Amino acid sequence: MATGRTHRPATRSRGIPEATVARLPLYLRALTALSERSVPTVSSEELAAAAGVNSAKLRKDFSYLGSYGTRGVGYDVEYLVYQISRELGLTQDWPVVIVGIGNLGAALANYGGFASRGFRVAALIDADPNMAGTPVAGMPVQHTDELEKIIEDNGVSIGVISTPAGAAQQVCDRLVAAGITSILNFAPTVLSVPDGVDVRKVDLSIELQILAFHEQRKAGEEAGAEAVAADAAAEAAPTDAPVAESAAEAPAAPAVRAETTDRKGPDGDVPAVMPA
Amino acid sequence: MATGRTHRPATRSRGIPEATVARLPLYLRALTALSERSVPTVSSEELAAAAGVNSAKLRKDFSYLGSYGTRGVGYDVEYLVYQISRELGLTQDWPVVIVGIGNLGAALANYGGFASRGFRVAALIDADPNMAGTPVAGMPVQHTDELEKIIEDNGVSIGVISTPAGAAQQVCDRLVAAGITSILNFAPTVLSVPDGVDVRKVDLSIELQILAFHEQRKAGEEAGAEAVAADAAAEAAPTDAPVAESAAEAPAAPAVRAETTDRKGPDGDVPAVMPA
DNA sequence: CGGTGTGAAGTGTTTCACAGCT
DNA sequence: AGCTGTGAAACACTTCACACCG
Repeated sequence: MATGRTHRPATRSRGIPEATVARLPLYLRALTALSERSVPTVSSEELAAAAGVNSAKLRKDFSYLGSYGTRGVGYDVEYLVYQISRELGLTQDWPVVIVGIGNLGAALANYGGFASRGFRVAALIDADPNMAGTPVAGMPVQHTDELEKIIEDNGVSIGVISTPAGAAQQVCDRLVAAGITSILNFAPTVLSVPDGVDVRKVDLSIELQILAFHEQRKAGEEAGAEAVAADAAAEAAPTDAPVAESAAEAPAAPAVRAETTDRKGPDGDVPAVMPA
Repeated sequence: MATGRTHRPATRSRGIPEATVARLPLYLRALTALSERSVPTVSSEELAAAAGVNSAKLRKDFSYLGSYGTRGVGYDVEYLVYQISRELGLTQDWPVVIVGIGNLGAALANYGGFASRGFRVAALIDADPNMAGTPVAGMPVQHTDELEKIIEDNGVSIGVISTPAGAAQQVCDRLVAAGITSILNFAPTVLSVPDGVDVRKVDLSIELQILAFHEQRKAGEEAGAEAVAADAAAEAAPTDAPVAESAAEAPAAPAVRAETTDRKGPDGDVPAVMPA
């Protein structure tokens, strides 16, 4: 999942678990689809299947919102759509600004899923003076200089950062100073923000790395190869085994360390920078 | 966080908790930055700050990988970079295909963070025949017809789906049939895949909805307005209150339901479709 | 009956706090 | 003296299983 951080520590939002909140949009999407097909009611079983979760979890999730179902029947689709929308705050209109209009920023600006759920792109902002005025998704890109004014004039409280990593913290600081209290960060950096500001992070390369981890495990599972050897070595050291080893066929000799480990080879790397 | 699903149910990959795996890329990025600045060692405290987590968590995470630190000193940066890379499977090269070269697909193709960490974009694939041959990120787009051949020829096991929602399941089926076992899905749909195939989902609009939820809570917290009223109403119906109500200033009359709730207004909506 | 709503049990994750190594 | 590594406690989330109700 895209990883979140910096939510308010304690004070969990009036009883609804964070994990549940993260699933509400999923239910909402499934319900909207049913609603379009004019399905009047769904059982937890059916809806759970459509949302890709199990039904007990779904029922428990809904129980935090109230008793919105009918025993023996199921849930009224339209009614639930409304209740979840309200709970998520989607019955009101949220203006958002997107800062950093590179490939990704443009993709976001064009993304239909925003406009369709109570989010309105109030402005596209970029630091490149040459982009100013260029229309993206039918909207002129504005220069960073205008940032504070735009936010104030439109009462924006949610900002999306899709700048290169190097610019992200600086942009973030300006957004926060201008009054933004929720940030969706696509730049591969850890943002530091004052208390009271929410940051959620979406990191494309992290997701791939997690997949690679599992992929590697699959490969080593039945095929008899290096991966298996590594597994076995690690297995043999359950708790407090001698420090190094389990490094299997590592390039550096078992106990060496403190240099070598040549990896980093293929290219120059760097903490990765976003499109532009 | 981008949301994950469909990991293998039990059989958690040889002891390393999923939550830990999800943080390893974060540590890796912080370590890479230190490595570039030629910092030789870090304490858990420093590294944790750089990665945006707390130090106890970081130490516990590392303890699942083995004892790679030195008491009284800290961790050797290069050595840790290597160990984490190896654990994540990044010491090998992972060819990936990106299917759906719209705005988002193009952003992904251009994203430096992939190439820099063991991922190699093997092909860009799109269903639009007019795109075939067009270079994106210095690489010609290929037609969907070639999908199976490309995957086989390159031994690709990871696929990225950035097509519109409507096409995603179909593309997914073909990828899986062609031998792909890990999928990163950007389309706003639940994909169903056979056992043994991993799917991770990144959903832009879901992240915004989660932010909106918290944003709404903040607004209702001290300011005395409609948000507060809604909260109070909900509060008054702790467990088994009469079905409808707590709808506060809802558009539909309290007990009505089964239609109305006009929301869905602003635009035509629809389960949202990706850029293109 | 059929399906929701929910205590209670189970599982996973985070945090604490300190023993033990360098 | 300082910092890691880790049991144990606290907390969060999921799953079970069944009472209850329409």
